[in-house]
Parts: sequence; C-alpha cells; structure tokens
Amino acid sequence: MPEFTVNTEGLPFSLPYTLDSGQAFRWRSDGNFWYGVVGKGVLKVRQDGTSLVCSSSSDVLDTQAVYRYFGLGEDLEKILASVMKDSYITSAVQTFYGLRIMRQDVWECLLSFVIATNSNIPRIKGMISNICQRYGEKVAFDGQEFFLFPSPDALSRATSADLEACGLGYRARYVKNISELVDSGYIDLEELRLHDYARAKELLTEEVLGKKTLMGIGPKVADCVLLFSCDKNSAFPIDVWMARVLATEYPTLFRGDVGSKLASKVAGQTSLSEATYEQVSSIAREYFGEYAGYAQQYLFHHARTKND
DNA sequence: TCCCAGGCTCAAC
DNA sequence: GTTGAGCATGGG
Repeated sequence: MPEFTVNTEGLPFSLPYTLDSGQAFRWRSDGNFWYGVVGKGVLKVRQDGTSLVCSSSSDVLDTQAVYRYFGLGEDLEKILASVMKDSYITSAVQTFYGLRIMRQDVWECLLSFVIATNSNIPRIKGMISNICQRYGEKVAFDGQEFFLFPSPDALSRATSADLEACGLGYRARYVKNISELVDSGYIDLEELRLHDYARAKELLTEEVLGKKTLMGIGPKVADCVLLFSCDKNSAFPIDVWMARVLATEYPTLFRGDVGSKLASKVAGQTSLSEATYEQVSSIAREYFGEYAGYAQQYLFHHARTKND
C-alpha cells in the first residue's frame, strides 16, 4: 500500500470544501480521512497543515496523480483575484477559500452528470454508488471494499432494466446509449480537452437530423463535464441553484427578455431553452472572465450551504 | 403528503 | 425557433 505526502506549501487548498462542493460524488469521510476512488485506484487522504497525507491502493495513484487530480497546478490566488468582481462573489470566495476545481476522469464525470439531471446530490451519490457496486471492479483496500467506476464496456452490456434497478429511472436509457457510443469508439472523450471550449461543447451536444447523438447531455451537463474534466476553466454550468443566484444577486446583468426568462426559470415555471441558457451563460462568462468556472463553483457551494 | 432536485427529450406550435 | 408537458425516484 503506497504511502506518500503531497506538499501543498504556498498553495491555498481546502480538501473538505473541494470534495464537498458537488463536483464529485464518490468521496466520503470518516471524520479523519477522506476515501475516494481515482481512476484505477483507491485514495485515502487527510489534510495536515500544508501537506496531504496519502495512501493508495495502486502505484499509479502517486504524488503526481494526486497533484493533478486536485488541480494543484493552477495558481488559485491569481484565479480568485481575477473573479472577485463584486462584494457578493468576494464573500463567497472568502468563505470557501481553498476550494479548487478538480481534474476528474472524463468518462466518470460525463456519466455522473447525466445521472445527476433533475435530481439532488444525496440521491445522485446513491445512484452512482449503485452502478459502481453492480458493474465496477471490486478493490480491497485498508480493510474495506471499494468499487472502481464501471467501464463503458461493462455499462453497455447492462440492460436498461438492470440500470433502472440501480435507481436511475428514465436516465437508464441515456446511460446505455452513451456507454454504447463511447465503447464503440464513436466519440473519443479524451480528445475533448484538445479542443477549445466552444468546439468541445459542440461535440458533446451534437445533433444528427434533429436528434442528439449522445442522449441526456444538454448545455448544463456539457458545461459540468468541460469544467470538471476537460480543463475548460471558463465553462459556467447553470442549474437551478445558479439561476437563483444570478437572478437574485446579479439582476443588473440580466435585463429584458433574458432577465424575465431567467426569473421564470427560478420561479419553477419554465426551464431555460438552449438558446437562453447560452445567453445567460455567455453573460456570466464575460462578467467573471477567463476563470468563470471557479466563480461558478464558489457561488454554487455558497448557495447550497447557506442554511446549513 | 407534497415539493423539489447540478435538466433533458420530444411533440406541437 | 420556441414552448410546455412529461419524466422516475427518493430526500427533506
């Protein structure tokens, strides 16, 4: 069992804020250590001052992999300074200072956010845990059992009925459709990070004859994937929480037609059309700048934990 | 019990 | 192109 320490001296970082901010759904804490599955290995990690005390189940899950996974290579201080455009975001940044955007596996991230649609975080964790236990490879580590995230191959061989039994509901057919396309090589997820934001998003949400090729991936899911696993720091995912924050705290940014559609979304009366979503998202990206995705994540976490 | 959730698809204008 | 219903399910 490889044990190592990652030195984070001079790097602002909060392990709990990062792992508990709704980016990844498979981490749990026993109050001392955090346990999670990263790629092909299990990681046990504790933050101790300016270092991360780690042990892992695999040699490939080493210092370098952990460094990359937690986005420690990004200059967070500079990034946060650049997004603090007003008092509201400044307050969110100060409250959760050290929250970083992780660099997750694209496949796991994509499928996780397809499953996450129209659900809530506790249940999302349950659904993902179910498919991992049912279809993922079992790994024994630190006296416990863990499951790797299932491969496209394993999930493409599952029946929709089996997937529904994991609690996925109507999302089961999306998972099956995407797994088959990825497994067959129809789309290369690793290639996404090589394109710019706009092109990568196009590839994820492409339509043929008016039908989505990858079912269950709209603009919001695509933005989450691009931000959390494809290094697209300007991606600005807008879910109901973000719509609420934008409508309430940034009314001057959204006036006229876009503003009223955003308000309608917040009131639960309508959902954003793809065109309106792009308008709102584009305004937010222009306002917060190159690292808008970081702003988004601080605002999201801030909004969700307000009444805790 | 009812409302809501890191939305999306599909049919009907 | 835009809109609105429908969607499976479980947490709060």
